[in-house]
Amino acid sequence: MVQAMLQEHVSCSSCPIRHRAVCAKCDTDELERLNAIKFYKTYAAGETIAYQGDELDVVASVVSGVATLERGIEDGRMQMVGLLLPSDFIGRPGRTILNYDVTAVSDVTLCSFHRQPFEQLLIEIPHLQERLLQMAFDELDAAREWMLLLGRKTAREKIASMLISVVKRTHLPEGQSLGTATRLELPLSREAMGNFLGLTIETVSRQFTALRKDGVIELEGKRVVIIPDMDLLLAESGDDDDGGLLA
Amino acid sequence: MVQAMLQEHVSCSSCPIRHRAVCAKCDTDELERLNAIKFYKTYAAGETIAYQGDELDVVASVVSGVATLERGIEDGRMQMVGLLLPSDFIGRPGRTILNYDVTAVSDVTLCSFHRQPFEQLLIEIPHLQERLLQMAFDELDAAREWMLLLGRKTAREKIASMLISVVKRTHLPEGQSLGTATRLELPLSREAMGNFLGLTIETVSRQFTALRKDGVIELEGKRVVIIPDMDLLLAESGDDDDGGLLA
DNA sequence: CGACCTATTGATACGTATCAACCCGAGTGG
DNA sequence: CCACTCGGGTTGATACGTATCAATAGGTCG
Repeated sequence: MVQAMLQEHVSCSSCPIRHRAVCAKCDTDELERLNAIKFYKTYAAGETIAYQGDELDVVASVVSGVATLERGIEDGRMQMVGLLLPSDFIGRPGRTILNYDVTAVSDVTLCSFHRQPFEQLLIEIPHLQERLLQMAFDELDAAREWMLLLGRKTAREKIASMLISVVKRTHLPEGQSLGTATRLELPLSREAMGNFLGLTIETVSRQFTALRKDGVIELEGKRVVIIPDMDLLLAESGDDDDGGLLA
Repeated sequence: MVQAMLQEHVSCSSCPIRHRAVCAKCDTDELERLNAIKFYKTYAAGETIAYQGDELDVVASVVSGVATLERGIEDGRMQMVGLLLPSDFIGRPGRTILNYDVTAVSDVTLCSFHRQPFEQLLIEIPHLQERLLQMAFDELDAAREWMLLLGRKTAREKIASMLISVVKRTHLPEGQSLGTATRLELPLSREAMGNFLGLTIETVSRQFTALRKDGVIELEGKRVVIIPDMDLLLAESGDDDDGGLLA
């Protein structure tokens, strides 16, 4: 197990997630108060950040990297219930017991706060609570979209939906890539994708090759996917329009 | 389609959901401000409260009855994504477009607010926003538990989990019924249960008879379930302990 | 009484899980 | 340097669970 490491403070104003994280609505003064209690922590790829059942006395924003929330049952079955990308929030005010494992999928940097002072600021800084409320509702919408996928979509639709979701969350901020081919690096292993989609690793693998054989995607190695025609992929997702945001 | 009806105002202090709804943390003064803008609306069983894609200019608390949130895709597949019992909240601040159908399963009474004045109060009354934040996180936890059910549980486990969840949400407020048999009235039709669990109506039916033949439950008519031994049912749910809350 | 809706039950098809073999690239150690 | 191992991924054969299609039963309402 790799040790968590502490990092030097970084100015909030130059923070890459400044405008999307829980602090997005804060003004300069408010930011300064958050800055006073924040501390960075990094985790290596594969490291477990916290376990199901742990008592957590910190909350945090993901600054860089990818982490997952997974819930498991004794016989080994696992279901991913959250995919955390930069700006996503870990933990919830008011509850200290964690309901799921939090795992660093790539190297991860967290901007952390001890629970008690953070909850104090939540009361004193309405902007902070407003943003957290927005983010909670966004996650709830994503979770519900995900429920539709888990409950009603076929394996092929699940894979297509996941690819679209990754494209939306990683490529949209920049420019639209409609018409032109999209190149995509998957942040997850086949196993993690299986846990994400409620499938086995073998089924995930088979669907990838099926989609490749049908010309919907191309594969470069195991982690890179090229989407020649986005509309083709959309048609495979089971979603009528662009309703699907996922995580 | 039955028409929605308006009801006379009722005092908040005698409201049955006073201490669990979004207003739970409000003091008398704050309650009065909410009271000034609230209005009741009732819907008959089976009536659709709002459709996927609608622009909603109200938010509301469920006062009595049961409603569902369902998301559908064009070919007819439906997935329930929320089960609304008294005190649950409908709508979200900041978004006006509805992502799912809201349907009254039984006769339903809503305590409604127009969006604009409600959002104003949300800013002016921290207690209101704090409670809404709590509720959003609770729903998020429930949605994630539900994702585990949808993605990884067998049909039998799904049925058992659902029954446990209904017991917890309807019987727990009163007294513990451990050891003694629990009698339970299902709020949902077989079809609604199917949409809840990501199953077909036939599979739901078969699992009910299977659980009955195995002595885990008894059936009285189609809507009443008797659970002679709660632990027996728990053992069928796939959850190790009591981790499952669902909606 | 017949029409209709919900639920049950049966026969069968199909999709995904399971079990197993194999491949490949990266470390590791002799 | 090469044999070995190990983890992640692919592919194949088969089993099993749930969906699908179809027929029937019971209840309610006109």
